[in-house]
Amino acid sequence: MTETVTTPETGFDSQALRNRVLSEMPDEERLYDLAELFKVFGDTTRIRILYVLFEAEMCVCDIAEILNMTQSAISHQLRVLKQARLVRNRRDGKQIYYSLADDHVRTIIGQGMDHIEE
Amino acid sequence: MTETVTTPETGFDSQALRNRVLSEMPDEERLYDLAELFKVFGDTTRIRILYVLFEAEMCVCDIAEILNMTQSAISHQLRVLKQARLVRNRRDGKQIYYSLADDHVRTIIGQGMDHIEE
DNA sequence: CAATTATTTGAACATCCGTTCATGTGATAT
DNA sequence: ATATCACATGAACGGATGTTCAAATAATTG
Repeated sequence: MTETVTTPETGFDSQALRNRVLSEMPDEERLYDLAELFKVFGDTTRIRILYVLFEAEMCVCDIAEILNMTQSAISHQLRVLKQARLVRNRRDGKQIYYSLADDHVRTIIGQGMDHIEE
Repeated sequence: MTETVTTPETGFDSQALRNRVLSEMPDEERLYDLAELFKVFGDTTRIRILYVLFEAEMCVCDIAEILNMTQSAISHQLRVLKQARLVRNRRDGKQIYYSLADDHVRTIIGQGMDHIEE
């Protein structure tokens, strides 16, 4: 029933290794949340929006105009970014201004850039 | 035709801001590659595989058994991870051993974890 | 050689995702 | 209140994605 894990590293059965792997594995909920977070970064439109917000707080229509996309499309994606707590917003009259939520965004995108450029 | 970008920050039209945003924006190819990289992290199976490889180099059948999934499913995902240059492999007889390609993987996943845990 | 084990591959299937379009909501101004 | 502007939302469409299944490749063993 329980098969052995055979690594050349040890040379003999290592149920211990398998246990260590499983004990270091985050629980189901964290794995799900982590994957959901990275999914948010996995779209060029959302990354573009984040790059815009790197420079300045901005309202939806300005982002849409800069990226040459419809307000609706931008609004849909801002909702995704907000749910992932990557951006915040505040209302000022008719307009709603979006900005980066924290610096994890820059760090994560920066690390990603490092990887693809090496 | 060219609308003005209206930020409260400046108080007046800022074509300069728009130009700065667009000049800081990575080119199309990098944006695409970056999004593709994060897509790879955006799946619990692939993240699970990476966590397994955090502990030790391992062959396909062992990963499959530890994660309780079919070899085929794992193999398909390993191919995605390899294309993204997140894992390497080497053959040893019938088995093919996979390992992490570099430390960007740990850093990126670590930053993601930091974000969801705050 | 044939048989077995480890892995890869391609097609098929269901599901998920991003944009568009139409509509709804909220704030301002006349 | 009516009109307009800024934004959000829901349905719908096409395209991408992960797993399964069956079949192919590759290396070892008898």
